[in-house]
Amino acid sequence: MATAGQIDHVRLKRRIDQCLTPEQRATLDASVDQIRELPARHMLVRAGELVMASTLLLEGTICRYIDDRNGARQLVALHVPGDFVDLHGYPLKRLEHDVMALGPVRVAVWQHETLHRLTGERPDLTRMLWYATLLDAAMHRMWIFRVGRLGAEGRIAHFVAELHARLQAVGLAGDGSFALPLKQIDLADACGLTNVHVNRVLRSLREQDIMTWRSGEVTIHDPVRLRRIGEFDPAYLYIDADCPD
Amino acid sequence: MATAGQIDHVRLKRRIDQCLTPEQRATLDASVDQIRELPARHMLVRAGELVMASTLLLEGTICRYIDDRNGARQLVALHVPGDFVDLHGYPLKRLEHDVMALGPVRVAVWQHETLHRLTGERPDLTRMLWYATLLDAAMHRMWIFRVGRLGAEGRIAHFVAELHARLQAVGLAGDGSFALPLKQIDLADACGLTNVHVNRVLRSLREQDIMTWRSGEVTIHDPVRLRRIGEFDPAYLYIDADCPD
DNA sequence: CGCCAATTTGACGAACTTCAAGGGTTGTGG
DNA sequence: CCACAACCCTTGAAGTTCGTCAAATTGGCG
Repeated sequence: MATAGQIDHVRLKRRIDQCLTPEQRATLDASVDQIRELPARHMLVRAGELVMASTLLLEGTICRYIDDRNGARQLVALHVPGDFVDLHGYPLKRLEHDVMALGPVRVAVWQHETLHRLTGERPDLTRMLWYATLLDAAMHRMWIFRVGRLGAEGRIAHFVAELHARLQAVGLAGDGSFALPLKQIDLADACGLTNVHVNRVLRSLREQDIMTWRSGEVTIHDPVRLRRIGEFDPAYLYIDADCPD
Repeated sequence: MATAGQIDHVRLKRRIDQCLTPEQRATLDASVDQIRELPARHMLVRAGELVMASTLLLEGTICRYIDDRNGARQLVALHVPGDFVDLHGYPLKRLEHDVMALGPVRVAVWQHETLHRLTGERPDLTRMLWYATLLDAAMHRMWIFRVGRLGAEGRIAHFVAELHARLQAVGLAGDGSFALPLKQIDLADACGLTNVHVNRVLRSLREQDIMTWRSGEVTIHDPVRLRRIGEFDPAYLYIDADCPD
């Protein structure tokens, strides 16, 4: 079993840390089974297979996606450091979609039997883990809205605004600029567009001096217009919200 | 407090019943605080407000939605009898979207303090409730796929196939025909389309002898083609899946 | 009947995809 | 260090899908 020290507290600000007491945090950390490094494109979960462990993302980017019959891909979630990944797999046992590392990643791993012991003993921690999965569900809902009701420009603006807010919340983005290691085609897969059209929209946003996207490095020039175009309101991220009891 | 008998066991097949022991089921039923009947268009939850209770839908249809700046609506979930509604509101405390009854509904209500007592005492029931919310999340993910990667015909076919499978699972749909009390505009709001285009697609599906949609009464003439057009695979509904431990 | 909401149809335009080709960047092996 | 390949980004032209606007028709209900 890994020691608590293996989760680097200096660099990692966990998404739900604000909700954990020091004791809860220590208990969670102490129960980590393993720290793993995985290469780019590594598949963490394949649809339909039994999931035996859940992870916390420490470094890198992980995505979840569903492919259609012709191989066109739809991302349904994107995880950044500090996110619990796959906690869904614990109660569900099997997932109906694939989970893949976009670049090289470092993760903390909890075996499900460990989680089962933990949730059997600690109702408070169970509610926190539950809460973490519900944050994902809230993001899912906004993604439905994004692809269902926004045009291409709005979808991209909303996506970038979301990732900016989430990375800021864990200390990985400054005010104007941050790393988002995705290809344009990944952005297209996230927004329900083609890579060709994404490219055109990015050019337009650049020419309007709203934002610049260059090989995974994003610079927001005009956050106000970006949020307006994307109709972005960060409330659904629950970043400064009340915690569960 | 309501008695267990108030939840009509003859007519209601709950979505997660297969996963509950008789004792668990009785415990849940016994802790119901109230049974309520609500009129059509009643708002169960408004975005941003404190949620104090969660419900199980006994009769009727409930939807969740997010409106854009111009009032265009995107449904992000649709609940049928047997679904827990709003369980998300228990750990989250506030929701970021609205929840509304589409027609008149009957619901069982648990106050959050009741749920808190229950989840404090019964890790097994907590995991079941958690599981129920993760079924919602899995549906959310498929809705992202649906609006992100399918054309209008595919979206509608997928939506109808999903509702058919879910209503069948709780005994509310036969093989070919079932009630789905939505207007065409609700279907449009669910699929990220306009009501005009939905109308055209429904006509096309009717003319192809695939399905008929008439004022909330759906008849599926060719389930095989319907599923193929919608690329529908019911695995994500977890209808006969393993239950959490 | 007469009213109101929902559905239906047509014409037109905008948004996005598809297909095709060229240019840039990065990594790799000689 | 250069050459080459693979991948990604960029741009153009043409076609399809879907939205918008407007109007007619249907159906339920007092």
